[in-house]
Amino acid sequence: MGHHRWGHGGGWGNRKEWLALWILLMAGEKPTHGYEILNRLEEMGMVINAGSLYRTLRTLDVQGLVESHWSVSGGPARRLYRLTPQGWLYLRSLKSLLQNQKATLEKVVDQINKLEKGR
Amino acid sequence: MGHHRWGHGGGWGNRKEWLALWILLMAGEKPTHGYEILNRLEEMGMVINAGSLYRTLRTLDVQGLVESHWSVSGGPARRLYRLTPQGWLYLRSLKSLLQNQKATLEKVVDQINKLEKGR
DNA sequence: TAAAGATATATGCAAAATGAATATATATGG
DNA sequence: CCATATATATTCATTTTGCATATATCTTTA
Repeated sequence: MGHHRWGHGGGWGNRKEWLALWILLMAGEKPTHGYEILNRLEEMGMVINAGSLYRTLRTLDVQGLVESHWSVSGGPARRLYRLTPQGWLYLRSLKSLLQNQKATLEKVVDQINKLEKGR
Repeated sequence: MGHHRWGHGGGWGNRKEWLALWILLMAGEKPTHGYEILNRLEEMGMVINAGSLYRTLRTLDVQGLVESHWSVSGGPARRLYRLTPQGWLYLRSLKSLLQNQKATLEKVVDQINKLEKGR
């Protein structure tokens, strides 16, 4: 491992942060609501918790990364979320973080391989 | 985002798991102890919590991924940790997981770029 | 028409994870 | 002798997480 620079070392990326990221990506595509996000994430094979999802949505709204309004056109009312300019900025700022994380993962895998060889 | 397969969606990589990974990598290089790991991580620019580090070390020991013995050669006693065969297996098994995570990060960054373009 | 099921959001609570502070103990340098 | 560096560990409050539950509307079906 020597004098490598491992970056922030996995400082980003707990469940909450990942969930927020998926939400923001979907809301950035088009206005959407909790139940739809839930289903899309499940289709992607993710096991997520409805309670956590709705809580995270409310938090992102309060933080101003998304904005919401009620939509009452047939069926139970939905809260439609769209990405705000702040949300776009957040996504933009996240990119370098995610790329660092990617580079870190790369180095970690290399390091495992190196260690296995030298064993 | 369409019908992409995003994998586990950030299922790996909470703080504890990252910390465990750094520990296992260092213990795989050579037997080492908590305080040394702490310093090496700090040199790498990581902000880590001593309490969490020592707790994680004990946990990994109990789980059998590392094994430890006291070293009392001058100065306060150190608990020296080395990677066990189980620990090596764990690192090996992690590789595919980390590569998936890497691919996921790649796709997320691409998706952000795509959304920004289409805005 | 009554019941069941899908749609939709939200809250309550217990358990687990995390961070900050503190406790304990040994050696070294001034 | 005192401060500092070395070294490990525990305690406690806060945060995060998952599971269960509550509420309400619309659609299907028996």
